[in-house]
Parts: sequence; C-alpha cells; structure tokens
Amino acid sequence: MRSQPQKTTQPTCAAAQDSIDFGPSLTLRGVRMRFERNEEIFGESEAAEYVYRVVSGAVRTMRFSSDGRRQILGFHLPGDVFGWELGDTHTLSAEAVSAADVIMVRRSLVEKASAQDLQAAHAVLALISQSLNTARDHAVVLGRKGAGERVAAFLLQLADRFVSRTELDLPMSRADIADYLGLTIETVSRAFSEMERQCAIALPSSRHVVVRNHAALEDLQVAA
Amino acid sequence: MRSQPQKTTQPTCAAAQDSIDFGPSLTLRGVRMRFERNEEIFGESEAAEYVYRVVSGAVRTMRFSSDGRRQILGFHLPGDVFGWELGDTHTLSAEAVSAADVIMVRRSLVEKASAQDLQAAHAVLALISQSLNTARDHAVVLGRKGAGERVAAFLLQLADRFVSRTELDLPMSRADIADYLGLTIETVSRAFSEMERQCAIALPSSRHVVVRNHAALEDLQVAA
DNA sequence: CGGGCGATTGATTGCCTTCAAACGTGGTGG
DNA sequence: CCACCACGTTTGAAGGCAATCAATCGCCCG
Repeated sequence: MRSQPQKTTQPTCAAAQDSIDFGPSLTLRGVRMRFERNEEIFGESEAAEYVYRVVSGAVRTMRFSSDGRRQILGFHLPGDVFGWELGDTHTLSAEAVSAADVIMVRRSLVEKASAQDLQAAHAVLALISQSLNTARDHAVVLGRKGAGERVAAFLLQLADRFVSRTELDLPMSRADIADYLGLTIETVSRAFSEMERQCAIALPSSRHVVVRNHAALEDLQVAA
Repeated sequence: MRSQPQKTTQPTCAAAQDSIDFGPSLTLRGVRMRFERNEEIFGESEAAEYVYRVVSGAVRTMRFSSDGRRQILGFHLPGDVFGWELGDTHTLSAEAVSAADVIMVRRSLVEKASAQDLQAAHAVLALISQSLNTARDHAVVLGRKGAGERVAAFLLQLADRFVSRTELDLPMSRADIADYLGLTIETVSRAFSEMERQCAIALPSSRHVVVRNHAALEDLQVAA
C-alpha cells in the first residue's frame, strides 16, 4: 500500500526552508517530499526513521481498533510537526489528506540534538506536551459530547487555525471528519445541514464552510 | 472545596521512600501526603506547584466540558506519576478515588533537574510520551467502541496493572468508570451483569471482579 | 454524455440514555 | 445488638439519538 514517495523536482527556495523549527534553539535540516492525496506517509509499527513537518496541504494521523475501525487522532496543517516517537517504531499511521508537502528530518538527528542540547530537549518536550493537551481535549469531545456539539467543536477548532476565521476550506472529507469525531458520515452531514438551517454556517460547497454566526457555533458546541 | 491536606503522622520508612523515581538517573525528594476519598488534590487552572506519584490508593484525573459534564482522563495507581505540566497552571483536575498516599515533589525541582541533566530531561520526556500514547488508545475506545467493548477494554487494562491478573479490586465507583468510558452508570452496570451472565467474569461484590475467561473478555473488547 | 465518487436526505433499526423503582450494604444512633 | 438511613448498585420500562440501510443528488473527469 506504501507507494514510492518521490522528492519534488524543483528545489523550492533555500536550504533553510527544508528544515524543521522546533523552537528558538533547534532547527534541523531535512528533505522535502510530496505526498499525494491518501498516500501513506508512514504506518503503525513501521520503523520511526523520521520526524515530519507539514509545509502545505494536510495530514491525518490515526490508529485502528483491533477489528479495523479507524480512529483519526488528529489533523495536521502547515507548520505542524507529527510522527515523533519515543521508541523506534511508529505507534500510529499517517496519510496525506490532500496533496501535501512535508519536510522529513531524521529522527537520529533529533535524538542527537536533544541528547546534547538542553534547549533542544525542552523544545521536543514542549511539542509532545502540546500534543498531549490536545489529545485530552479530544477525549472530552469523544466521551461527553453529542453529534452536533462534536461537529461544532471541530469547526471552531479549525477556524482557530485558519488565517480567515470565517472562511474555512476543509481539506478533509466527511468520512475523515466522522472518523475523527467518532461518528458516521451521515451524522456529520446532517449536523452540517442543521447548522446551515440555523444560519450558523453557510455551505457554498461541501468543502467550503462560511462561519456566519460564531457565537451560535459556540452555543451548539456546549449543548446541541 | 479544597480541604486541608495533612501529612501522615507516622514517618513511614526512610527518606528514599518519600521521593519520585523518574528513571535511572532522576530521583527527587518530596513530601508524602494522604488524601481522603474524593478529596481534591489539585484543580484545573490552579498553579502547578507539584508533581505527584501515587504510593497507595488510586487517583483520577479529569477535565470538564464547558457545561459541567465530567470526563475522566485516567486512573493512577501506585507507582504512577501525574500532575506534570509544561506551563505553570494545571490543565486538568485530580482527586483521590480512594484514600490515597501521594508523594509531592516541587515542580521547580523537576524543572531544575531537567534543565541541568539530559538524562533527567529524557526521563520526563519518556513519562509524557507514555501518557500521550495512553491518551491515544483512550481516544480509540471512546470514538470507535460500543458499551460492552469499552467496559471489557477497561477491565483488561486494569488486569494488566494488578499483581493478580484475575482478581481485581476496583477502587473506583460505577460513576467513575462511566465518566472514564463516556457512558452512564446504568450502562456500565448492565455491561458488568452481561459479562457475568456470559461467565467472562464473576462479581462476588460490586467492587470485586474475578476474571473467569480472559479470552472471552478480549473477544468482547473487539465486538460486543 | 456517461460513469464514479462523495455528499445529502429519508426511513427504519437498535443501542444507549433517561426515568423510575427496588435492592443491598455499610455505617450510625438508638 | 438491632433498626434505620444513606448511598451506590442493579434492574426494568420507555424514549431518543445516532447508526444503518437505501436512494438520490451533484460534481468532477473521462
């Protein structure tokens, strides 16, 4: 299933671009690669050879329950780092949601840097710590929110990450959103339609969301 | 709501006991305290002054959704470290599930140690990394499993942590289990009853579970 | 113009929640 | 020592919300 990733032909800009910035004191060089839509970046239990940063596009990380059901753990947008592991194998899988440019830095470089430089070690710690916090928020959504609330929370979360907080171009399908929120495609779709009916959002197309009433979304997120 | 915690009167054993072992190269001294059942250990948005290790009893960490619904993020048993934060305030709350002895180490000590010693920094990283992995597993359970599967997964998870893998003394109530698994008390109770009916477990008392058929539980965990 | 895929909408089912009541046990006070 | 109360748990009945099953729609691409 793992298709041959290939380096971009054009050497896009300077060397400084092809690196991951872990913080004020840790910038590591890597290689830029392009992954096509739905292409696997790495799989669970594969050797964790690289750490990744999204340059453009979007990436999903996920885990599968023993009988194959998929849980998406997070979406990663430009700037996000993913794929870091403490051990030497990946504990989750990653795929490109849309065509995505990604910078890959050898894990050994990160290890070496953080084994020599305390600031580097702290930068990695901050990264993981942030991931943990996000994962905990996600647990609250999955464990204690209804369908409408989950979708509202998802949209608000995305809105906070886009430059324009009202115009969202969703890179992911309804199926992705469903597997992220612990719902089905149909339920997600109905939630979108219902929000449109209530004029909280507009849906010029299925992948383009306009937030019409931010406050209404925040209400939905709490009780819907 | 925060009652006055009080140090245990008997100085139980040596100084080495009242410390947290983060790994081969980081052991920090602290103070031992006892918390009674349901006593708050720290609250969300309080200053994160200490890092904690469970000595005896059990602790729950949790977060609340904006309208007050409780999601338990984890149960912490003897040996577990909890309450670590990157920033200077807690991002979750902790309470004693049962009466619990806990060792508290000043966070500033951990900070100082991991800012001076690379092995110490790595020990903290390993700790957080493990928490992240656990949180991700939890997300799979919350997002993609049915009620019976959740309870089975919960029991197997606990069984792995007890000395006796077949005799479990649950320190937590059905309400705690429900809030951990994203279910209601009644649904959890029904799941237990159903497992007993299928002879996967026995319930001599509501808090004492005997695993009769480990394999059957593993099956339930996948499809029930 | 036709095919395929993702999204939407509708109808129905089923699981979990909600509401309600009874049970059991541990603790307290008479 | 026993009666009683409180609280956690279990069980039952009913309802609701999301899943499932099924059909249609819309759009992109060939």
